[in-house]
Amino acid sequence: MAEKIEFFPLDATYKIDNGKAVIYLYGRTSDGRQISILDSNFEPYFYVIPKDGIDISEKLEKIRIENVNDVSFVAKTETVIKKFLGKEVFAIKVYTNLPSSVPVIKDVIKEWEAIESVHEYDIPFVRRYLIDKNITPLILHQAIGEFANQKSRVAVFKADNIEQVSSDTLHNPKVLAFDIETYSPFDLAIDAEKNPIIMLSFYGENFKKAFVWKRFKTDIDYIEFVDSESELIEKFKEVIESYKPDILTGYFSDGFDLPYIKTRADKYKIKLDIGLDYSELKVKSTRETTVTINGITHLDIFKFIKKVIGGVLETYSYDLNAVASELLGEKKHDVSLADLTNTWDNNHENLEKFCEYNLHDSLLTYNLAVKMLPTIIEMVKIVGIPIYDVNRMGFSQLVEWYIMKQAPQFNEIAPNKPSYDEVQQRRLNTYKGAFVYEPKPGFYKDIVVFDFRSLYPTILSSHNIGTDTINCACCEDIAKATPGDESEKHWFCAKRKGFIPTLIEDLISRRIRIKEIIKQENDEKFAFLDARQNSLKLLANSFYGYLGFFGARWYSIGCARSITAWGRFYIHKVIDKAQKEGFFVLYSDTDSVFLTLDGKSENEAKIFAESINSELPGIMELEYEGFYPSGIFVSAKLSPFGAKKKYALMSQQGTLKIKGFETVRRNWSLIAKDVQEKVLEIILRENDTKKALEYAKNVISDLRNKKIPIEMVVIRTQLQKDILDYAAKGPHVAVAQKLKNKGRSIGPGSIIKYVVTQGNDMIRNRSKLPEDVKEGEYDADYYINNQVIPSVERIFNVLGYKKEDLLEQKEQTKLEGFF
DNA sequence: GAGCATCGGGG
DNA sequence: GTGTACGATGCTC
Repeated sequence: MAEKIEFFPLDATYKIDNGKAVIYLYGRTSDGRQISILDSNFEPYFYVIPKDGIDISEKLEKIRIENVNDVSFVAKTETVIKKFLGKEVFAIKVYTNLPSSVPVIKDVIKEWEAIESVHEYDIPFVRRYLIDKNITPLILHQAIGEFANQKSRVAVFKADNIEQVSSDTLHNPKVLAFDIETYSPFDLAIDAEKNPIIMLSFYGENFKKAFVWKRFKTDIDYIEFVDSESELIEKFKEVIESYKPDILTGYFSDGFDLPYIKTRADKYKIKLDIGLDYSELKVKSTRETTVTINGITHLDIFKFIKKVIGGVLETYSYDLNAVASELLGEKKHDVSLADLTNTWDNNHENLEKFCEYNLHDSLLTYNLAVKMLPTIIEMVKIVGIPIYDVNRMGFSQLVEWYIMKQAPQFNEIAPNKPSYDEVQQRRLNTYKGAFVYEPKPGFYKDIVVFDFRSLYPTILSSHNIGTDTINCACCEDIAKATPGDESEKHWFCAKRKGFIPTLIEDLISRRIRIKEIIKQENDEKFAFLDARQNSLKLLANSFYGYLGFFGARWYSIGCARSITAWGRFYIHKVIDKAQKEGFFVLYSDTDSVFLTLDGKSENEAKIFAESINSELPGIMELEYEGFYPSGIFVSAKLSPFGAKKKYALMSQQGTLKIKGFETVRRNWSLIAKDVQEKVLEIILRENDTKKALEYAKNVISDLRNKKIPIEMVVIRTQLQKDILDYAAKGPHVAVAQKLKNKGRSIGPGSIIKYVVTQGNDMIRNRSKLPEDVKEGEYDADYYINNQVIPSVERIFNVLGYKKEDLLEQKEQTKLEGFF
């Protein structure tokens, strides 16, 4: 007897059962229970485009490849009329017995004489399924079928049919955040093989817990003692099993916490079988490690923040403290982690504050996840891919999968990913980027700022720029060519709308509709509507970069070039007109123009914008961004995918906005890190640039006068391979050799500490072990010019100071002697 | 200036 | 998993 259930899909995987692929969807039912839905009605396939439209189905159907353990064969074929880059093609849809047979068979046939090309052979089976069955994660679906008896932590339902039934969305998945602390001597590399996990904490809604395996006196009720590391790991499993989260989240948990837990669990032969199908947590280690749990979405919130919203954050670092400060207005607890090892060994009655610290990190992670969830959820709904994948995708991937999801509805076959050689070729294709009108560095008053609203997306749409409209045969004579001095001319079809322009127009108009609704909505709905319009904007803005990205399926250098060419054309138009009308143009970058009023009124500036708008095509629009009483400008740096802004504006409220400088890395000396931190603090908190400059100058003069202790000038670098394997010998390699000569065991992973001392030789020959360096022997000039100055130079540049201002010797006279 | 090496996040 | 990896920066040669 068939039953109906309603559920929100969260994640999906597939397994082979009796020689057939079965999709497992995991999610929540509409009444809040976890469930897994099985669907065995989907077959793997790919496309073949034969030469000259000759049907080779019969030949394809005979393919059968037998290996030791398995067999790959073509199950059936269908002939179809599809489109490829806008052109109609005759294609054969080749079904195989298993998903894994697709690449095997594709490799066999790709060189066949009768085949023009092979397509869509590398689409992960689950994604293919979600696209073809039109299943969007997190949206309410109905399944028809029956419950099955199968080993699982949750109910299992075998579906004959699954369909979306409404636009209801799972807005409040159950989130559980966690964090570990490990035993780690602070001047050695983190080593999961050697050092145990000593603390573990969880934070969820109405739930907090901190586990630790040494006892001490405490009144804190969320602290729970266990007796060993292995018991701690068992607690990790127990909490997850009983809390039943939809989402398990950590901060850099892909790269640290979960791989660490896995390594330790392996040591004790503990199975981390927390998957809803009792499968083990899986660590996949390639360039970027990822960790998967069947049925539980593992969200590494650090990765999402860095990849997707990093661009709009002010922070110069993505560590938890900086990110939580900016997004939540809350910091990490101020305890010294370097002290934890010692406290653990010798002082364990004082561990309480570390447990609080540990729990607080889970809390911050939880709050970050909850804060980001609306944006993540909307991105998932737009792109049509589960949270787990969206979490790990960059913008080009998000755009690509958005296009992939739409392609079947336009009957389009996807182009293939470029081969290695093709990528190398494409990397050489550079093109002119945005126009930048360099400002004269300095201080200005009465600034007004104009912005083209979504410049590149609106150009793409208004000029019908796409892979299927570029240089069409039908419009060569009538279409208007791209302006500028391009080596090659491009035009775009004037008769029919392109595939990509249609997609982007859809994104833009959906966003406009939502912004209209937001104006009338209450606060409750505001949060996710705002997240939605923001996700739409992020995605639309990424199309231009995608078209010029060397790894893109729908790569088109001509489209990318045309977009920037039109961008330069329009911004020039604004600049020329502004100058004609008597405004002073002080700075322009990509899509924005900064003018000074030069005696004119703010209203005249607004009227100017209106006159520009009356001449713009399609949905293009110049917006009046705002008025600033004062500001400082520095030159902007260009990159192929857009310009990096570098300026500071003082708003009418007196707040300072600094953009475009980066910070020092871990392998810098403490003095360099220290001075940057202090300078930023003084500028941002006290708004006192003179004081910041004085501070930096004091540090420089202390360096000159050899007042800085050796430990402040130690540089630490990790050895990546054996000393002999280095072709280029950096200072740390030279010092590592010295250590080895002293009989120390040095190898890959060792952290090499060194100090650069005075002399004229190459840096590596002047690099010594800190223990061999006498007080004051360090090379003051090196630390001033290569460490301190670079770490603060950009900051001061933005504020109008020069390197020389920093190097200027301090005046001798101070009146303090008189008092 | 090309080419190689390292970092990030986490403790 | 029918896949795949980045982008910026410093030092040597």
